[in-house]
Amino acid sequence: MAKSITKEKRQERIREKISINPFISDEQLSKLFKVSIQTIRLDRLEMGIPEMRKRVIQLAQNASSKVKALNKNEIIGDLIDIELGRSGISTMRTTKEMAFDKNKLVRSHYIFSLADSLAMAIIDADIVLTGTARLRYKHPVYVGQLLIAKARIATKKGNKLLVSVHISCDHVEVFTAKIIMVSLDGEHKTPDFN
Amino acid sequence: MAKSITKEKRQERIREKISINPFISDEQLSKLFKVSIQTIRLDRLEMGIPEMRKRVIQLAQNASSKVKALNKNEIIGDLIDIELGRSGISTMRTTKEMAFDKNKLVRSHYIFSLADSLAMAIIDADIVLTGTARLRYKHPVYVGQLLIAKARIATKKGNKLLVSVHISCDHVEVFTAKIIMVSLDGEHKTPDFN
DNA sequence: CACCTATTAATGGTTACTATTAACTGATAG
DNA sequence: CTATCAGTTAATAGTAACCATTAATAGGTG
Repeated sequence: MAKSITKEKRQERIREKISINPFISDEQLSKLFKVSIQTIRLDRLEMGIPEMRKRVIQLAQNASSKVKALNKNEIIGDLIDIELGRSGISTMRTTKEMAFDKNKLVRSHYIFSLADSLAMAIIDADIVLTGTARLRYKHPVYVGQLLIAKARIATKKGNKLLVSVHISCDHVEVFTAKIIMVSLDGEHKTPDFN
Repeated sequence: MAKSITKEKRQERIREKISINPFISDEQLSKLFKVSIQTIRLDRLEMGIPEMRKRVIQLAQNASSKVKALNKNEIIGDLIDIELGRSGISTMRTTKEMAFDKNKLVRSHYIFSLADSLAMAIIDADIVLTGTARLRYKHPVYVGQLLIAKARIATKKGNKLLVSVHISCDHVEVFTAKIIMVSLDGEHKTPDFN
């Protein structure tokens, strides 16, 4: 059997090739592996890999839906309970996109985002800006963990509101924040930051 | 002229349709606008819009490159100067993806991300975690503005470092932060948060 | 040698086009 | 009233990149 490689190995390598470059056509693959185009097609059939065009369409589709989802994310995390003007609860499942590749530690600004978004969400005003904040990262968060954020408006003074946010994970508090938000309702659109 | 619509208007609407749903074929368009498929093709030709397959390929390609770019973003913003263990400067051009749709105000956590990433970057340690932070948003930031962040390590105490970050935009300070970072070098991998 | 797997070939059909030439239709200008 | 022109449609030929089916062939094994 002086044949270059076995069917099995070829199929493995075809799968690899396609995952790296989904735009490759059967013809290109056939040249690459020095087999006929029919063999490539049989291989794809056996492996249940769709033709190039369909692969590309799939790619484009879930890519565009991802972009939309990203834009939609005005509120980071999922609001699960809200009492407008008082308090709210939201959750977020941490994903590998939020973490450092090497140690799977969720990057701190994603945690802040969850807190900040929730704080904004519970305030009953057209425009809300973050003024100042005190953050406390108490424990590291890893990929895959579910974060639960609870926020409560503590005090109000004019257009300034103090919101306290607590984020926990498996009943352990991993983050707390006190955020002063500035609301800009209707008439005076120029922010007052003093 | 009892004709439904003019050529010009049809072309406008074709352009719209395609931008909303790039996966639409000429045949579907021809049915939608009740003209022949040839007319649609002439229209595309005149407007320089490529055929559906090429549109989809383009979509898939720049979508996949975007995903890669997003993953690459371990450091948010562009590091332009760094003196490891002392200070650093980075910049970030704010984009519409970072802002609220309605008022073009850049969301606060993007600004924090810039500060936090820079603070991490200048610390000379394997693992760096954010401990506590005080943030001060001094002026709102709008889409398209270029932010310049400057960070400096102020004090060191054991594995804790105080980093101060100042972000400005058109020579106006828009944000300041004092961040206490915790470094975990080599031996003791369990974070010490006390 | 018969058999079997893997491979290749052959044929016909599909979608979604490009490119070109030609015919048609309705309105306008001379 | 007819020639002309824009806009539209039709017709034809060709392309890439496939699917689906049947058949032939090549190589190795029991």
